[in-house]
Amino acid sequence: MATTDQTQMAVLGGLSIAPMTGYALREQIRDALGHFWAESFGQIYPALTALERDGLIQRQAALRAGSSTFAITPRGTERLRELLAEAPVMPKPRNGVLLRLFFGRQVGEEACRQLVQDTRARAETELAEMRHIRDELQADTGPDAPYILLTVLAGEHAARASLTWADEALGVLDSLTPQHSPAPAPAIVKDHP
Amino acid sequence: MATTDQTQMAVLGGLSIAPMTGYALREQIRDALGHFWAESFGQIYPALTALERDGLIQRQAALRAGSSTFAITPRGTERLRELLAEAPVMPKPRNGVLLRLFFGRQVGEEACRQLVQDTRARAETELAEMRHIRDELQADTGPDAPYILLTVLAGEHAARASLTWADEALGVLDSLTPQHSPAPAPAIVKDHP
DNA sequence: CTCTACATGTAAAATGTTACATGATTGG
DNA sequence: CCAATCATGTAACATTTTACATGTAGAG
Repeated sequence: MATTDQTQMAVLGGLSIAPMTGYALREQIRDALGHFWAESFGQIYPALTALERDGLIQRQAALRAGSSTFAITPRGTERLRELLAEAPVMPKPRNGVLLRLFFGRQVGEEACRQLVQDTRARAETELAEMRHIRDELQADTGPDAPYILLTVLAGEHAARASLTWADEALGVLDSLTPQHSPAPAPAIVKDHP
Repeated sequence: MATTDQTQMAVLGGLSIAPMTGYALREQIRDALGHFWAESFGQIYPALTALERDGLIQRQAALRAGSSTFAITPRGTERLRELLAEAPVMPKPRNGVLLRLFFGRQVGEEACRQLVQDTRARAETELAEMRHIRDELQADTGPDAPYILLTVLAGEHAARASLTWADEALGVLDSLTPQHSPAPAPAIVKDHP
């Protein structure tokens, strides 16, 4: 088994929505699942080969020379449901920003501030994207739309949390060196509800 | 180079707080960084060997036969600061829960509800843990405490976001099949502030 | 005709997990 | 003494990324 269950699940899932080429599949995964999932060509093509060998997908007529469209088979749909029913695998966390902040004293307050501000900016972009996707999703009355909405909402909540955390974190960093503040720094947080 | 920069950063960081054995280091990483970082023995021991070879850490007198304590050297501290100053590496996202929800129609509303509820329960546990750690941290007046606080706050915000998302998601799932609800289901969300 | 986007695939290297083998020390 | 915990390390396996090689089709 050269490919993992996880990759097979994403590939079968993608093909369950519509038949497409490996190239298109990767684009779909990037665009539709990109906020919480990623697969590279190096995983997708071997997975397609393995799935075809096992009869879970079928290669259809080429749209153009040298390319082929894959479609999920009934057995593939069955397999997809099995995979989806398995317990979700959580990858080990590896948050480079938080690791750097944990040892932040080594690099100083200013470097930490920069790190937090970068994170804040990314969260803002992400939040805007999520809202945009949600707006588009309103128009979608297909049966998948409510399920997709769940994942978009998750992205929105995560981005908002990242944003408010960043603001709070900047407050903590400010209170570290009050002499830098133009005015007496405000209290640290107003958090726990 | 059998070990990565990322692992070296965590190992040097741990030893920058106090000299310890590889075993203790792994426990420290699990307990202190566990919410956002993980290293296995299979990474830690080779990293220790490599760092010692490069003179970034030193093996000290054994506390007991067969064990040795490692301490960071001045050059090791220098290296740690270099590593911390590098741009943070974000691992590719792989959220098994969201992947399953995206294709949720394949497994049905009830399975999705279960998935969301499990996530909610985990978030609740996580939130309680974070609050506990924060309380303990109040007593810590050391120079690292404010930086560590930043990482705990991040965990708190993430857990809270996960919690509120889960509640909202359950609402969406309820509204999917109103005939199941004992009373007319409420509106979908009250989210975007 | 030439550039860009579409398309497929492989090989090597990097990365990370797991299970195993081995032994010391301590508390009951 | 015996079990649990402390402690070190390796080897095999699994996973993933990256770079490369190759070619088609359409737009300007």
